[in-house]
Amino acid sequence: MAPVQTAADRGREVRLRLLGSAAELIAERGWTGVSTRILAERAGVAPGLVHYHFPSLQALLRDAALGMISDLLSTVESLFENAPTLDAGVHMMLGSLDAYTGNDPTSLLFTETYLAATRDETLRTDLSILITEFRRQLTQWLIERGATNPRNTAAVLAAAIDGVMLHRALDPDLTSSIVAPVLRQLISSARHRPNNA
Amino acid sequence: MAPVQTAADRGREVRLRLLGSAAELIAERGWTGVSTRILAERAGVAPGLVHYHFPSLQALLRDAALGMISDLLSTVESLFENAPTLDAGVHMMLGSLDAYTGNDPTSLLFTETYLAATRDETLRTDLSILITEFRRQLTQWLIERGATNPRNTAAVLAAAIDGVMLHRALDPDLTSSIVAPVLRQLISSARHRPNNA
DNA sequence: GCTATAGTTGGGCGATCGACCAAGATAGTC
DNA sequence: GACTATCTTGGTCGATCGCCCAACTATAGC
Repeated sequence: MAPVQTAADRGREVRLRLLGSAAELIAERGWTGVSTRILAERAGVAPGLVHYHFPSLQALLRDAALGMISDLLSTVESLFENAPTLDAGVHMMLGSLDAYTGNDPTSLLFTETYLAATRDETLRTDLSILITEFRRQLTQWLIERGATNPRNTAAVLAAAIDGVMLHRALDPDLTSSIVAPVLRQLISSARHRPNNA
Repeated sequence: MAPVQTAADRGREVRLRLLGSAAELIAERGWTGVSTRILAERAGVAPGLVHYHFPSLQALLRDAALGMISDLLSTVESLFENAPTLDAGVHMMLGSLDAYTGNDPTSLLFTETYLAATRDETLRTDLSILITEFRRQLTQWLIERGATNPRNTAAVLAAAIDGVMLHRALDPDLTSSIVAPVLRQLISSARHRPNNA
């Protein structure tokens, strides 16, 4: 017999619904454009539940954004970690990014969170930890495949990916088939040339 | 004798003060976090003036953001146009970007406008025109200095610069001394290698 | 059944929002 | 002075904001 849904189960589901709806709305309306009532309506719950399950709207938005970003970064990490060569890694990473048009919830949530972090110290600290860890993994991956200057290349590569996502919102033609060759040259040259910094 | 300030002169000054304050506040509070009253207070004018000089708050924010961006892009264009070589151009461009910490009004305004453009068709159209023109000039500059694959390189370069600005807000150590060598390799390799896409 | 505990409801608090407007102030024209 | 055009003021409108809470429901342990 199916397990009966307890009150605690329903509470957990409400929290998850609120977090998911918050991630959507941050992308749609901007970080400061999400209100408790609109959020509750999207999640299909009563308005009062927002401040029952979370200490504040800001805290809810933080949890929602950091959760999504953490998940996405883990996915991307596992993608390039399975790539045998530098070229294959870039190709795989960028190809997976083509799924994001720049106007999709994920891309926009990413950028909105970056901006919100400049106005929220708690968010800034937590987001820094996630990004630093991602760059560390990317650096390690570059080192294992013989790239020189891996730390700086990883930093610029991570920044370039975010920049491409941002620009793609305005220029949908900025697909991986355009970006990949350029970035591949960046990495390839890092491998073939000695450090020149 | 100094020219007496007419009513029209004062009106012009109020418009400029509102536009300047709007650019500041977009960076400080986010696009959707700027209100008519806060804006009027920052500009030192009565609240009612906002809707006298501009049809709506949105229109005011658009004008302010597009004006600032247009000015900045012109400045950057003139910078790299005077650079004789590819290396010198990247060095000059990135060096000038070090003035922006990523938490400064200009960088944040840029990104905020990108995001707002995904929610405002008028803004999206006008911003696209500015960005397209900038990329066209950058492409032309790359062509004149013998870079291969100049169009795609320009697109990625422009996106990478925005991405670096975004990341720098979280990681102030991401200075031009770190970014420049990596991007210079990108451009240099574009010059030395045949198209491999 | 009784009592904690957890979750939920809907409305209310003071504050702020974008937009609007009647009234007043100022400068230029006749 | 009379008239016009322009700008400015301070306040009001209905709507919405984040947050809070008394009342209510439903489950768990006894």
